[in-house]
Amino acid sequence: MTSNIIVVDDDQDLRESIVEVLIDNGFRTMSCESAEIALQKVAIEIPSLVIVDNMMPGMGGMAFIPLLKKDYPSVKIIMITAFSTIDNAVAAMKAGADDYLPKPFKRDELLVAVRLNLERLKFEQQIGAPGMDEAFSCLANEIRRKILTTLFHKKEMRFMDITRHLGISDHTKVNFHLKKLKSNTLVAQNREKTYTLTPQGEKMVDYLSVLSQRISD
Amino acid sequence: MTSNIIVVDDDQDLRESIVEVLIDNGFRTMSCESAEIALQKVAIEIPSLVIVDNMMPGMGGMAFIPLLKKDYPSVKIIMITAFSTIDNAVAAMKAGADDYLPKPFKRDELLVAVRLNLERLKFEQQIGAPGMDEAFSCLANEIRRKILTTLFHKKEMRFMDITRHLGISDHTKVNFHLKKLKSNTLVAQNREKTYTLTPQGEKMVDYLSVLSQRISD
DNA sequence: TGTTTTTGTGAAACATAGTTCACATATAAA
DNA sequence: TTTATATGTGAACTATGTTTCACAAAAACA
Repeated sequence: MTSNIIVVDDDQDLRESIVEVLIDNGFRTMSCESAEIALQKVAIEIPSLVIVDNMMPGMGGMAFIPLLKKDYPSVKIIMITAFSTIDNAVAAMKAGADDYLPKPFKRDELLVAVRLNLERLKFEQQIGAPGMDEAFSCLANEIRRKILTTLFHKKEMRFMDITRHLGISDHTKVNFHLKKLKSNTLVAQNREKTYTLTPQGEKMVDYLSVLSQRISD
Repeated sequence: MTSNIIVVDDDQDLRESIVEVLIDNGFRTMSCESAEIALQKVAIEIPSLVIVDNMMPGMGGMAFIPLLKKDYPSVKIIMITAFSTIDNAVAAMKAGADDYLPKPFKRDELLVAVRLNLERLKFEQQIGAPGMDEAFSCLANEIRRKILTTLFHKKEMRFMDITRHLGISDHTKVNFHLKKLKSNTLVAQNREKTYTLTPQGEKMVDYLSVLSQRISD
């Protein structure tokens, strides 16, 4: 899924020069001259980023942003304003813009803002991915974390050895958590019934060590 | 809590030279000449690491280890064996030793093994700490992760703005998760009712970015 | 002022996670 | 073979997390 950018500006010269810069830098880009048309276009293909001028005939950027965010809350919005005042910036952010570009701006300022906001989008999409739920809830249990670290040091262990190593009397409890780890493919069971970390499991322990080092700073 | 090491060996010369090396390197160290006495000593103060010779009059290391691990599963054990054979090493690890030091060993080999196993202990204690439970279970929910990342980018937001930004219709749902984030002190509420990340919350987003970058490699 | 929006609480319903127990099969040891 | 240990399953129970709904005080707005 490549990023798709829409430029909304009634000033044809500015609009075309922005599009040119973006396309030259490899961004898939469309444009239109009013907020009304933009709303129709986004319905056809949801963009990753919208660059919109504040001052336009008809619906201005300030009115456009809430409408857009309402239906597509993840879309990033950069607002272009005629003059750089604090009031302008505050108003833009308040309306729901993610970034703010006062005219006149340089080619590089545009590119920096575009790249930054696409990065943020990607980050938020990764974090928001439901796949992360499983990963975190799997780590949200002391016994499972201990099993992971234990298997990390002793490459290969039998069921009762793990149980005893953790000092847990009820082996079915350990079994329960081992099953979870297995179903999340962090731990696997060999032909000979011994348990080992999967490659993903090893990665998890690696993340854990990063986290615990950072948390205990 | 400084690390405490117990050296268990019937050979007085070897025992005292090990203790000397350890103390010279700043480790708090005790020693005794039999497994039986060692079991009494650990009951008084639980050590971080036990260095035990395999061949001793009375109870040998192989019998000693399961007894020790049963009551103190977290204690790290380095076993010293007379001859370096694969069978010896396998037997030691099978008995529950965490590391294996064949005689004769050099001063540096001893120190490397000691440091490595104390590092592992520290790591496992950090991972096993119940405090990590809260952190992970707090992250084990998509809405809470999204709130964190949202607040990370927009420094300060009001309640309904967060709700709308996430595209969630029922505001009480967002309220529920905000409360969890507040009680975990990842998010705080200003005088003016706006929500912001706490320093800990910022750290969390930082960990999240580390994790998501690594997971999506 | 009355009206709407914002911000919030608490109960009920529902969902998921975790523990414990009773039991069963397989494997190893005596 | 008998006995013990290792490994595992499923049901009942408990705890915790999440959603939904009805309602309400506070703040902003008209």
